[in-house]
Amino acid sequence: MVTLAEVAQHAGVSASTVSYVLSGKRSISVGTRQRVERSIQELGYHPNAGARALASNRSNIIALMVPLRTDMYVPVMMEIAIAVATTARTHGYDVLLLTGEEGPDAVRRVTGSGLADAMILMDVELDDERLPLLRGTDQPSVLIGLPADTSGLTCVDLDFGATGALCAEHLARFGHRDIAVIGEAPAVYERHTGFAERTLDGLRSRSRELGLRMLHRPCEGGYDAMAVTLARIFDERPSITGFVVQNESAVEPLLALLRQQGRAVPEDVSVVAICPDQVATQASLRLTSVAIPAQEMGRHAVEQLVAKLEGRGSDDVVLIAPELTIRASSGPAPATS
Amino acid sequence: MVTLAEVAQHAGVSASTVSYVLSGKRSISVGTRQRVERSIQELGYHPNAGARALASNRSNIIALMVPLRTDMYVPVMMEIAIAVATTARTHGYDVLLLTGEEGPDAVRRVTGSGLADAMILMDVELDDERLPLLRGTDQPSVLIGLPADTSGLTCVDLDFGATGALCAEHLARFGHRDIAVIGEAPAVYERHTGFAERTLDGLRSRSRELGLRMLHRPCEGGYDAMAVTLARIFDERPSITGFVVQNESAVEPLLALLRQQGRAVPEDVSVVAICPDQVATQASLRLTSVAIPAQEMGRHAVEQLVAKLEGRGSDDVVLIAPELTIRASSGPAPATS
DNA sequence: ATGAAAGCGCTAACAT
DNA sequence: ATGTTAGCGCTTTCAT
Repeated sequence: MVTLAEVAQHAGVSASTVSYVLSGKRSISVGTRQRVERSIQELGYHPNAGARALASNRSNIIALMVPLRTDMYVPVMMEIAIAVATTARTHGYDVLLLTGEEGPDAVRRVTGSGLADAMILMDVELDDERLPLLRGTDQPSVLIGLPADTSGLTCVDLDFGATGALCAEHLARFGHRDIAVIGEAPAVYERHTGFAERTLDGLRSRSRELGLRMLHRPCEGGYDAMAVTLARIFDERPSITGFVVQNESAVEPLLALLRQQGRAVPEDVSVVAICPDQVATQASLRLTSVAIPAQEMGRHAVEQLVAKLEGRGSDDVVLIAPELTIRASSGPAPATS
Repeated sequence: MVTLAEVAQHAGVSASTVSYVLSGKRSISVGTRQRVERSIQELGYHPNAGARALASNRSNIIALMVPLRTDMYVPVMMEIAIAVATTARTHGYDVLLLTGEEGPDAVRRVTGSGLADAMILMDVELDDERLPLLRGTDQPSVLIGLPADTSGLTCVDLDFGATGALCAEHLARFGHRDIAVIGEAPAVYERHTGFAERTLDGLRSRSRELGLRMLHRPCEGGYDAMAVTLARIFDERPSITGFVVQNESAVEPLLALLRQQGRAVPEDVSVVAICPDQVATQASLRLTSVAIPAQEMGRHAVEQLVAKLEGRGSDDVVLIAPELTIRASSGPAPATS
């Protein structure tokens, strides 16, 4: 293993000079710098991570805690994780992958050992048990998702309230007066992850303002559950002409069932989905949708964190503005019979 | 920050004693051990990762390199990653998440800096440019996937050859004589990831042995591509009664199209999928399938790696035996008209 | 069964 | 603009 000292000797300078060439924290004459850089090249030197961490008290590692459960929005999580990893690299950080499994202990372990300089938590619950720990430490952190109490925390999330409002507006603008919201599985609401409720709030209040009638039904994914839910919806409100779906695994079943019932999309019924663009564009019908901006969320989270690590941070809630893309699944409400 | 020295002082022993209590590399009297453990508890001590890595020359970190492209088998990748992370933890290791983006440089960086003790590479290509580096270093590594030349490497993968054979056998046993294989997107074959070809080889050779006629067509995901492909297949071989699908995003379109054409599954046509169980059980029809054992692959990879790290390793190729689960999408071939 | 002490490779004062 | 040096917190000989 090549050490700093060996590079220094090879270049005919002192160890600290090599260190300063690497860190740029001191001005170095051009000649010296070049000789050092050449030696680094020739010897194939890589700074030892452990030694660096010990001496500088910084590991240049960001911990990313992903939920253990892989039942929801998996591609989104993966996309966020990858965005976090690539963005972190552009700032000189590596990413440590922690699963939710260890729970709060993982936070203690990572914080206490100096393994990571900072952490990003995904899938934060409204009253997450890890939050007190985060507040109690001076280790910077960013949450992806919004807990009930955000005081003293930095959070990044899609503005789900605005997302709901946007969906209602879109359908209202097309003349729909009566809409149904197909939500996440009941378990998601019970888990109090927050985003589902916030979407609903946005939908409700804007619907009220626009004079829309709205019905909400949670729904497990899959065909059978969707069939039951849909039947109930049309039973209760035959006049419904617009759907908002916030459940990846209900999207395709919904489309199939509508087709099967002879309801044409978008002529008879309009559908707006809240899902990743990939799902919206690969469905059997190109869906009008509000995208879940996974990459952007990951990127923002890292950038907030790096800002904090460099002392220019702020305790802030960053809500990403939703964007609705009109595709083939929504159109004017049918003329009232 | 609490240090080893502080714990030692608090417990009234020397630093080395505390270290040995922690590592268990020396026998300690019960009394001393208890006092030390108590001090550790009371002070909330966590060993400093950097110092430990520097002194012991081991970071207790495993690097996991995931492919950057998120277009294929994303949930599988995520599941593998999570299985790797949780299994690693049970052996005392943490996981560093690297994206394929950095390419071979990442291997150099991690190896050179001692950031990780070992690495796992996912989505290995037949002639992967990272392989020479791995062979040239003494850092243990395990590949998930099978390159063309496995000499000197440890690999873990599903036995895709046997998987193909199993699918052919299953359909033959049900009396099918004429089958079609709907494969991955052409790009996957061009990328030479290997698994697709190996599946095909297994299908072909067992089909020959069993007297099955077989047709293979690569297929992009989505409805439109599937519609074109399916039409061509039935044009060329109207007598086909069995399908093998190895493309997550073609599964649902295939089922929808068959339904639409009035071909009942499994009465008229049987379908066998090669996909994660989750996909097979959540499709519009519960699919007979060979599972992609993501968790098992992740777990195996880590266990191979840990074995190597502890000096009881072997340069081996571990092929996981495929398992076919019969569900509702396959049955006896229809009587010949 | 326990202690003392020498590093591990680097950073960052403190010098000049 | 560069060199000298004292740690960072731990592991691990070498002693006893």
